[in-house]
Amino acid sequence: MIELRHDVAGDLVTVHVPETTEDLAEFWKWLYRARERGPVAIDTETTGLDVFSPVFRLRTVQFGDASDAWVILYERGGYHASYARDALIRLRGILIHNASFDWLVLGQSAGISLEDLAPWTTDTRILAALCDPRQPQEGGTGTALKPLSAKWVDPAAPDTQGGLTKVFNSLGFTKETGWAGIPLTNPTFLLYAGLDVVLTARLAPMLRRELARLDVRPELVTYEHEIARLCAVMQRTGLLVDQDYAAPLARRLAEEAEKHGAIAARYGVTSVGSPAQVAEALAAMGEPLTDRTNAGALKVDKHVLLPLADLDRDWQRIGARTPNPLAYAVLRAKRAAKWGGTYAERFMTKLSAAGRLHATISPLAARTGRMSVTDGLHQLPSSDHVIRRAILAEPGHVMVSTDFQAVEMRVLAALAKVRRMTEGFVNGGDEFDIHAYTAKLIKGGKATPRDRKVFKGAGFGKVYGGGIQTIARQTGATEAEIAQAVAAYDRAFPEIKRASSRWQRQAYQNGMVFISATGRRLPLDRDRSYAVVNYACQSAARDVLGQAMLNIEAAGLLEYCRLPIHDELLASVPKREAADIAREIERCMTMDLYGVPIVAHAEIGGRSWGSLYGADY
DNA sequence: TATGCAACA
DNA sequence: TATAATGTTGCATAG
Repeated sequence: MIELRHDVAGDLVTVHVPETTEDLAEFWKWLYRARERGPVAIDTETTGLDVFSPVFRLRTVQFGDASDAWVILYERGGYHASYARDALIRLRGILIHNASFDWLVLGQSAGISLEDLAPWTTDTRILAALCDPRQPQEGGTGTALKPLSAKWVDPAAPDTQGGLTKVFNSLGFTKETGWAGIPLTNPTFLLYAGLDVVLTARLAPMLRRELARLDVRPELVTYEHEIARLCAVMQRTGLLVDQDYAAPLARRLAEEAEKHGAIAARYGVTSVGSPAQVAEALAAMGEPLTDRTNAGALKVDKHVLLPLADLDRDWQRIGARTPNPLAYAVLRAKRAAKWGGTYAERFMTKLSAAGRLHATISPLAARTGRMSVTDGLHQLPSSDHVIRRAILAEPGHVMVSTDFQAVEMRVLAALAKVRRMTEGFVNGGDEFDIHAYTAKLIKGGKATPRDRKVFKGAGFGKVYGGGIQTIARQTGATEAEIAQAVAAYDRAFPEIKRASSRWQRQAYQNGMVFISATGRRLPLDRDRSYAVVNYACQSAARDVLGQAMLNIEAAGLLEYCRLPIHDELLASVPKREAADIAREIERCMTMDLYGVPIVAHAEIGGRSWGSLYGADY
């Protein structure tokens, strides 16, 4: 038995590493006593984060409580692996920091499914996010184990990740290669592996107490664990990538980026990714640049370059001037590099052995509770089908995308009790257009499509908390026109302003934290308290999506789900049953929110995701 | 690491 | 009283 000791909050804790079967028997004895006393914290160390890659391996499984940690050398196989597995399936109270990862690891590498583990799991990261959802950059503690431990357990809690990076470097590994390369019995590796479970075990009761002190509803905690499980199931399923399409696409886009990069070089721009170079060269060509970034540099983003290239927002010729060839080359080179590098190329490099992409779905990522997804799957270009064309439904399946209809406007109507908006949603039926309704409400029968556009801008302005200037910029209308429209909007829906003031006042009285309809804590920035309207809407929309996901599981349709995208659920469904399943998904996403109907519309595509964006396959 | 940019809801 | 655009992931560059 290897035994290591370390001070945690003034207590000497022991990290035990069984080597012989006698040692493993000791572990077993400890485990039986520990699980009588309460939940047991677990964690895994692996060769990397790419759980579904062919080279991924599980190295250790750790178990622990507040005073002892046991690092089981799973990689040794034999008794080590079977003791770890037997222990895992016997636990009826499990603490994990960021459970999704370990659920998937143990499912993939130890044959213990997340369905076995999830019912017994408390995720300390979820508890932390419900106490304070802000990232460190936003003034919060964040949800990483190290800063949380420093705050709640021991200010001197070791930085196990950072500490290991140093050890990796000293052994000739990098931060990336170290996890796979470090010898299994390296003492620092084992110590830190063990300390992580001790810290998790100590963190849990502190966060529980804090949640109780803050009066966070226990139902919300349960709900978030359910959502985390559903997201993990979708992550485990992954998405099929059309490799025969994506690989040549990545090459073609790389060539295109190179070609336009070479043209830019003729004008002295050796790196199109350097805004300073682009600005200097454009100025030398006599183009007057005026927009500035927050830091004061000249802006050369898409909004600046498109007009210089005589292109509108959809990259169509305007015919107002001679296109600047450098602006055009920079636009083309950057778009091709972005689409090729961030999407097509990345799809290929992140593939599992089965040719699938398992993007990490973080169920509680944003401070509003919104989810986030890695590998760009929330950000694929929607103006063109070329990238989404690379993502496929299963063989014999078609893609079905089901969107909530104007969910943030509906949520706003429901939360702020906006009478006339609610009436519109209630009486409007399935194809109801809130922005056309608003235009007609204000302008009467002579409302034009342009009026609709202006009031749509005003509506988004309300949901986002935007001002006249921004709405004008976004819609392309004049500030005077927008000022008038916003004033009319406020007269038509006076409840919104009143709700905003009320919510801000409530937040002030609660230490600058607004409590959402579901009991979620939404901290406000003191100088941007107006953002409360957006936070309330965004977070309620997230909870509506979460409820829809629970409904979908209850209806037995979870296996078809692939990806949540804020107000949309992407699914792969058998072609023959597509119409029926699509209708069922719509039904699961349809609900009532304080008297406002939340409705969804399913679109049935072809084999690829791109087929829902105009691709013919 | 900070900044700028580009992609989305 | 008037006023404030929200939330992400990921890449390249520059120091």
